[in-house]
Amino acid sequence: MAELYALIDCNNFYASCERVFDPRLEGRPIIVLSNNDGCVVARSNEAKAVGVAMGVPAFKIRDLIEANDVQVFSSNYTLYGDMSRRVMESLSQFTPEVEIYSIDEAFLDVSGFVGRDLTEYGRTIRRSIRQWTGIPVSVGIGETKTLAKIANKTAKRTPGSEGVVNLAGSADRDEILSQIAVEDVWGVGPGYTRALEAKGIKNARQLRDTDERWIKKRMGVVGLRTVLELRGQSCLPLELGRPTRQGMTVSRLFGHPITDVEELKEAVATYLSTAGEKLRKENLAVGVVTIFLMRDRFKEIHYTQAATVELPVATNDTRELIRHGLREVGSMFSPGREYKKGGVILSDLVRADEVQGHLFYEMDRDRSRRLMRGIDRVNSRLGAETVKFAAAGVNPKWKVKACRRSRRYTTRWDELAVVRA
DNA sequence: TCTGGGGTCCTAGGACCC
DNA sequence: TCTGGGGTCCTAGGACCC
Repeated sequence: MAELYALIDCNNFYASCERVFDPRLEGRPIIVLSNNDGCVVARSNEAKAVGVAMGVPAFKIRDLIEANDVQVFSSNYTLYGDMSRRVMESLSQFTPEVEIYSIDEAFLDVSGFVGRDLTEYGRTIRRSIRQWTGIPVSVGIGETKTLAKIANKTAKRTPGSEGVVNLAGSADRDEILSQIAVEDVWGVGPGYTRALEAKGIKNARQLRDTDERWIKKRMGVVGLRTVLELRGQSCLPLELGRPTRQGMTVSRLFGHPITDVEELKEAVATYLSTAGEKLRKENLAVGVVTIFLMRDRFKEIHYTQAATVELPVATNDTRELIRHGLREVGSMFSPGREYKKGGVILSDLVRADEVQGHLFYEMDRDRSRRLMRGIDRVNSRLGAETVKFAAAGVNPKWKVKACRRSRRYTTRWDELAVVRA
């Protein structure tokens, strides 16, 4: 049976989430900023229209914001995560074959719908998601994931498409591929774009028709897969069920540069607490912990330091993570230096219930498990950080900036939307 | 003053083994 | 004079994704 994929992609997801709970934002330019209110990570169509570029630092577009009355939001990942869950649950009403690809995208296997009017089916999905969650989505359909991606992009930029494009068996296929710049093809980043353009390959159609051997040599098997996918040969199957993760990172820019070792330790202890919570939520334990500290990367050449600890026994106990992590912070810190960012990388993850014990390592595993579970329960009921470790500091000064965060409408009782009738 | 965060996969090269 | 040919594992770096 011929394969067919549909890619459902939320339009301007973060900006759309903000709009769901504040209808006054309808029709107005909105942008959402990254952590620490640094760069633009999402824009409504109106914001794109007035010339806000993706990824620009907020301070560089102050005038643009002012002149166009752009509504600015700090990112509110609690809200976006919950809205994402609602969209994905809604999609699973249509078919169980759903691969959640990212916070705002999902691939559906629609091979079984051959013969039906897929464009019409796409419109039904689109209407339903809008009605059930308030989020506008676009739908792209093709014989491979890469083609579905292109169809989706085409749907977004073609007003007449009503948000759905089906490339499978489309007579306009070559024309549509010619309209997609090579850098917009899924799997082609800045590095490959440079190489391809130097060879005169500028759009998806030309890339599709490029000699396989050249591609293999220049872009490896990954590039080759992309080309085959453009030709309609599916190389990337739907991935159902989440793969076991390889590692975990928690890192943040500090709200201001840190020069004091105690503050630095508080920050790292906080990141370790977050990491511990994530580990326990996924029933994982960690064997290797890396702590890294960064100074100003725009001013210094050697701006990063890192230290790695191998734990005697894999753990997810926040106390242990903090104890090992802070020792490394202490030995890396040099007085007089300004630190701008820090983080923790956990690798060698194993399932928590399959941890290999250590003969000479005395620690009451059961007691640890009960304590951590207690802390997690309190925090999930009464709000994050209701119970926290003293090492993480009380009311820390280094916390990230988020001056314009909207309410966490769907996950906090004290931040519900208010409706006046 | 102000520049995000969290991932995955592939490749090349070296060490080591038989 | 001569000095194989695989495997495997690890690591660093580079490419990409959202």
